[in-house]
Amino acid sequence: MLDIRSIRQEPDVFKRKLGRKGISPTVIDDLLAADEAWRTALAEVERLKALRNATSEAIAQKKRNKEDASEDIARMREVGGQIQTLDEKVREHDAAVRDMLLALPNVPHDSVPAGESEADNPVLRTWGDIPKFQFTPRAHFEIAEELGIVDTERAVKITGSRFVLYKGLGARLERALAAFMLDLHVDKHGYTEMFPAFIANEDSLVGTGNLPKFGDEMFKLEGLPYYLIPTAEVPLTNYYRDEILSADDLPVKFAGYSSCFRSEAGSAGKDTRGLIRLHQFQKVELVNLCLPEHSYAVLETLTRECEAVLEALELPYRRIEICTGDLGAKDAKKYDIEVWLPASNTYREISSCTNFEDFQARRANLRFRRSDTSRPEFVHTLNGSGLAVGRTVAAILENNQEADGSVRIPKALVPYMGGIERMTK
RNA sequence: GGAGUGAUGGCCGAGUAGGUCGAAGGCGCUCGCCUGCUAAGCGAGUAUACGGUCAAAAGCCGUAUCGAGGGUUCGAAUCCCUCUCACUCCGCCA
Repeated sequence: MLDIRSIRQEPDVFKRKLGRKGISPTVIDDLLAADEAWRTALAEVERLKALRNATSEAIAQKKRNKEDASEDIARMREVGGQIQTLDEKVREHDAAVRDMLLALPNVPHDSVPAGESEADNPVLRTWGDIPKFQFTPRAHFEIAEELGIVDTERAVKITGSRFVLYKGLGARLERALAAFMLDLHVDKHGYTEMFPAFIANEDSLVGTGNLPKFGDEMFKLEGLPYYLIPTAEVPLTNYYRDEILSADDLPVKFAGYSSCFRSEAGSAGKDTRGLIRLHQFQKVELVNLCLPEHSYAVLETLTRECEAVLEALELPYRRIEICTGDLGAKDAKKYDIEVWLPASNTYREISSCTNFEDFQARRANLRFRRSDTSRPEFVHTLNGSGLAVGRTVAAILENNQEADGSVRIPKALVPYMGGIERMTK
């Protein structure tokens, strides 16, 4: 959520910045008109309330002195009715302003490159050697099927399409990757490990910006105000919701492993096979809360921490920057990390690292104090996938496949696999 | 699932015949004094949000907030209704 007072002060700045995201300037004009109406009504009703408070005090005084106050009481009865009507109006205007603010996307940072679509996202760096194969590399789902480590058919029987079931060494690989990633972030990068509930309430989802706009991308529990979390970002970012931290508490670095549930995953009709696009996948998520002046440095560090996972697993990747046209609604600046997938001869997103600045913090009322005497300010929030486990499995299967159908386990992962160095039929 | 109790400021905790209660008192915290230093002691201060005023900040004015929402009333922390949450006991359960 953007700051209405800043918008009031510098409407043109917001028009320009939101214009980079394709938002029409009239949206700002409408917002300011609604805001003006709200403030006018508010001033009026507050004036009446001040009158009522003063008169009520006078009534109390008169009653104590055994004087007659019936005239004042009659007058206030009328004022009370006016207040009720005006209060209703204030509420309506306030709701209108809030709805408009909640619907507005974040403003992109000035450093975000302009662009229409994902095709315009610049590549910032690449790492690792793309493997050369003496044979045609096969897709991860074919390898997995042949190794018997993923059972899609029965997952469909048990649940439905867009779900998988890991079996045997596949299940172990999932577990190993999650443990490896968590250990790396906790031991090397200074994160606090978190294991949240996979269900969150509506306030939390509003806090991170998933509601009210993106409710249909999530699974809602029938008859309950609960949703399956689309990412651990939701519980981790909301951990300090409605709290005021001290500056000493910052930065906060949370690493959380969770299943992630996405209802939209089936609609696009692509990646219908394999581990790329599922209604449920597992992910280790990194969440950072920090001082506003540090958030862009933190974004760089955070992105490196996510890339470190791929480097440790010896998987080639590249980092791209998301341009204005491809930037998500909550994002001020975002890097995607894409891992090389040989079978499709392309890089695929395996992590997103984003600085939200105070967009989420304002929604979640997540603040800090620089000193005991200073006023609360909003923290900046960031997160990054470190990493999506299913896509990491896919990347290992495809990049480490051999002609005989076996798959080499990355060295760093061998201890987590009980010493197994290779998966064979 | 059954029965019961409760929800007040950073924390603890007063406050029910409705009226000067944003709310006693204590603790904590901040600043100052005092002391060779620390502790103790003394004094002052110490919520948040929004609106207005101001170039802006401070300040000042106003409104709201005693779990949330609604109601009664000129006036509600105090009365009524609904909801939420927490705790205790019983049952069930990994």
